[in-house]
Amino acid sequence: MAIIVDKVQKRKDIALSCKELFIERGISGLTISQLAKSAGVGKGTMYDYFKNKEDIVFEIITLMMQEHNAKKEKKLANLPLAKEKIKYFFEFFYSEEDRELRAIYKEFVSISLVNPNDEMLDFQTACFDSYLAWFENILQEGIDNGEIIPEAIHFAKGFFATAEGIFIASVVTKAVTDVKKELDLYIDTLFKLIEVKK
Amino acid sequence: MAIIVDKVQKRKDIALSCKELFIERGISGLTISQLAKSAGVGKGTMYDYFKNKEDIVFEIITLMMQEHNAKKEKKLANLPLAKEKIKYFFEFFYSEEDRELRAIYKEFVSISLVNPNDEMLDFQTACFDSYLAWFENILQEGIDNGEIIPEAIHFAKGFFATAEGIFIASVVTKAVTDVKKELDLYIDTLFKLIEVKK
DNA sequence: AATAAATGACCGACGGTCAGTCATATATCT
DNA sequence: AGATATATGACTGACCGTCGGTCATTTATT
Repeated sequence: MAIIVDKVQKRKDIALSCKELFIERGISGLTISQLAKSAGVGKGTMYDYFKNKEDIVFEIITLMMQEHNAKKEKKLANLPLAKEKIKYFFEFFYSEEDRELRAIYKEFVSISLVNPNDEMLDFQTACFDSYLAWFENILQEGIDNGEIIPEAIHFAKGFFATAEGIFIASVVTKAVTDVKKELDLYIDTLFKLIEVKK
Repeated sequence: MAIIVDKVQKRKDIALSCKELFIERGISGLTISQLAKSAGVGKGTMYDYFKNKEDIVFEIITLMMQEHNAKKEKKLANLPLAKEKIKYFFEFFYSEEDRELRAIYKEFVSISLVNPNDEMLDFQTACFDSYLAWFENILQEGIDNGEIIPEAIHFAKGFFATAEGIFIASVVTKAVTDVKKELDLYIDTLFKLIEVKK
């Protein structure tokens, strides 16, 4: 036969070696040739592993999100209160630690808005469903603990949507400069209403 | 000497004559040459009135939003309850009537996410500030009327962000298919908490 | 020899520019 | 007043450079 490379692994390797460039310059500021050079392969090779430039971003966000979710899930288990868990979840949208992931995420949302690609849609759907399940679990636990009222379960979708909306606003407007402050205000106000009085 | 055209008006005319094409095919499915042909002018002329393709979308969204806001503002005044006003406002995100505006808006958000252009940022900021003021007025009126509790004022930013977040999710995932249902559930649940019991 | 992998020259399409053309308002002359 | 010249903004499409994407060829391995 001939050399057999692990196509899946090589796709990951190439994507990750382009990560920094994407964070620095964004998808529209990069050419396939530059990315290929940065990855140390020929331009044609890029097309053996990716459909197009967007597909590279897709691989990067997939890998980073997997890692990010695993880390979050672990730490979430150690927080006792629903309110704390939700605030911890929202750190994604402003923490220094996740700045690079946000930069890629922003590009990916932009691509998804304009390019209704099935694979990306499925990925976004899986992410959304998974986060929704997290919120439902967090809220249900809080309800079972007697921390918050049963109606609070209906806010599960709203939480993620609100945070995403404020994040988008922080990128496309000058009206939201302190994402943490906005999210904290929102959570604090809402929890005053859904917390069980003791 | 020479003919003097109203540059501002012609910019509007050209942009509007491209509107249908943008709604049908989206920015990435169009070339400047196609747009120029559709507008009945030469390619070079397009660059006399627009910086690039994105700038055409910017002009279209500006014009459509102006009209849309004027219409909304008028009708909002006739609704008595804060809850009704907010639901009416949210119709933008799902009504058949605003489908075309949403299509352009989606393109514009995508552009704004990736292309931090000052003019667009200012426009988005003005929109956001204006909507925020609307929500604050609606809520303040509701508070003054005794319809809702004073703490509700803190949700002003949250309302817009939530609706935007759910809209984005409806575009980039399969997880949100009925935007109206989601928004209604959110508003109804929240209003049960902020409505003054009689 | 057979086969998989890698490559970069090549192609077509597109965004953006610019030298040249056109149309008309104004100035000048008879 | 009418004819003619001229100045200039509006407009154009051929042209250029760049980039995404392809494919014939080369290289590496068994």
